[in-house]
Amino acid sequence: MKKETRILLAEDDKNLGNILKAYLEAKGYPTVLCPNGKIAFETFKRDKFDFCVLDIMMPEMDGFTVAEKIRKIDKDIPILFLTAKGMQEDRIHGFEVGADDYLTKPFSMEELLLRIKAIMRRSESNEKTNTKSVFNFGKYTFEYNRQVLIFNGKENKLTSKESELLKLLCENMNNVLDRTVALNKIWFDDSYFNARSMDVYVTKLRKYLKEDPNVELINVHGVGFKLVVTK
Amino acid sequence: MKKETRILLAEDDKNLGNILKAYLEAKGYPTVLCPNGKIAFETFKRDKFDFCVLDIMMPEMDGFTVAEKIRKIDKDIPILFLTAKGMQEDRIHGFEVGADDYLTKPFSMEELLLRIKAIMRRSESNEKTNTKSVFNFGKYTFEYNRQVLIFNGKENKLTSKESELLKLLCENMNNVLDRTVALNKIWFDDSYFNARSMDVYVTKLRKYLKEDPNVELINVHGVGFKLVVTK
DNA sequence: AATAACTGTTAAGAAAAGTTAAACCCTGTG
DNA sequence: CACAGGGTTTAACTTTTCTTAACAGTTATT
Repeated sequence: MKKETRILLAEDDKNLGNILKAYLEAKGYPTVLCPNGKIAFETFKRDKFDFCVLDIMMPEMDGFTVAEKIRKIDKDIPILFLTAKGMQEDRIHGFEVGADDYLTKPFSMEELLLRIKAIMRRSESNEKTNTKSVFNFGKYTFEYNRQVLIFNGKENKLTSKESELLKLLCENMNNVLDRTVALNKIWFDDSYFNARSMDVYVTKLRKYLKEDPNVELINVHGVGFKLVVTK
Repeated sequence: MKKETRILLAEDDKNLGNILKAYLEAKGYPTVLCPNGKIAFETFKRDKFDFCVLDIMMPEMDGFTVAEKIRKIDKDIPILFLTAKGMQEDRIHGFEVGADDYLTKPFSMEELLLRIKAIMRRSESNEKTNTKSVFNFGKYTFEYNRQVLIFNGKENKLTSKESELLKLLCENMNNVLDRTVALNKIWFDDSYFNARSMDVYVTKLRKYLKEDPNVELINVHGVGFKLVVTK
């Protein structure tokens, strides 16, 4: 069972605020909209939230001040600032009060959602800190968090499953990646169909990786797969 | 006793640079801030560092160039790039110098710290992975990692079990490989059927190895097998 | 020489993996 | 709300790998 993520949204622009609130709630995030910083902080104290989205320029109390006060109560809650474009200093000041991310107006709602998701992921499992995000092997460069595989300066978009699998293989480069381990980490369940699904992804990765003969994705029967890089 | 991680930080934005330096030092990482690439490289040559954080766009010398020069001196030191958002081609060409990670501005300091920790953890654990895996005997070359047996430049793919067995035989070249030892290492169980299975693999290996008369796989009755290489 | 344990070899059968394509399932869009 | 497109899973079929069986030949032992 996963717990709900409740969002505190502070935004004085009624129009934008309502749109964001509607969008976030449609995506499954109960959202409370506050028209200024002061009310936002009062609301924060009264209710329980899991995430804060704060506009910086607001009447009564600006976003930074709200963030500082919130930080004194909860020093772990993720805070994302909404900032007008072209305000570098905002960014710097924001880091000092412990911002987790920034979004410069104008932005798409989808982008906001992605950031929120990313931050939640990050903050709820500190196990993910193990992830190195750039791997160089053979003639390839793999950027895990952009999900691209680069060969000869040519970018190839990867899907998330492809990326997850390739990342695990890279982390175990020249060593066997155990089937079961991979299945549990990526599919959270070691079952027949997931195993077959993984085999499909192995085939896909092999197609991407066949440009460089020094890179091989070989099978170790009954055990798993190994990304072999020679030279 | 754990050794200190000293960070070389190259960032031309004084404001940002100082904040990062202050933050990193507060977190226990002595940091030297350099205002441009040229000074960064000079500093690197003079001092001893364990980690590099390089802004890409800097006066005098950009981050990529610094990284290249640093790589010539130390090819293992972790390098993390700071990049302004929306510079695609810089990314593409940048990671071929062997970067370990990158962060797109704006980023949170927490995130930077997490990445640094992750990379350090990784490079510590990743220093002991190399097992010798290429065996030359007679006219054969056996690459265990790739599971191939090469004769006359012709590659012959081996199965996992064939490779495991041949590896043990190679490691005991001209010495007897004990049946029981091999069975326990490869099949994890010394039983009748596994023993018979192993005999089947001995037959297979003999077929592969019959091209060179100086290589023989002989049986030592009741004890095991021996890979005999004359000359 | 007879017997029993051990080894050599080949083939059949079962399990795992390779591959391709269709089905399914979201999510964004009109 | 239907539709399209992309990503993922399921299905179907093929090939490879490993084990087991069957039978033949060897070696040690009495």
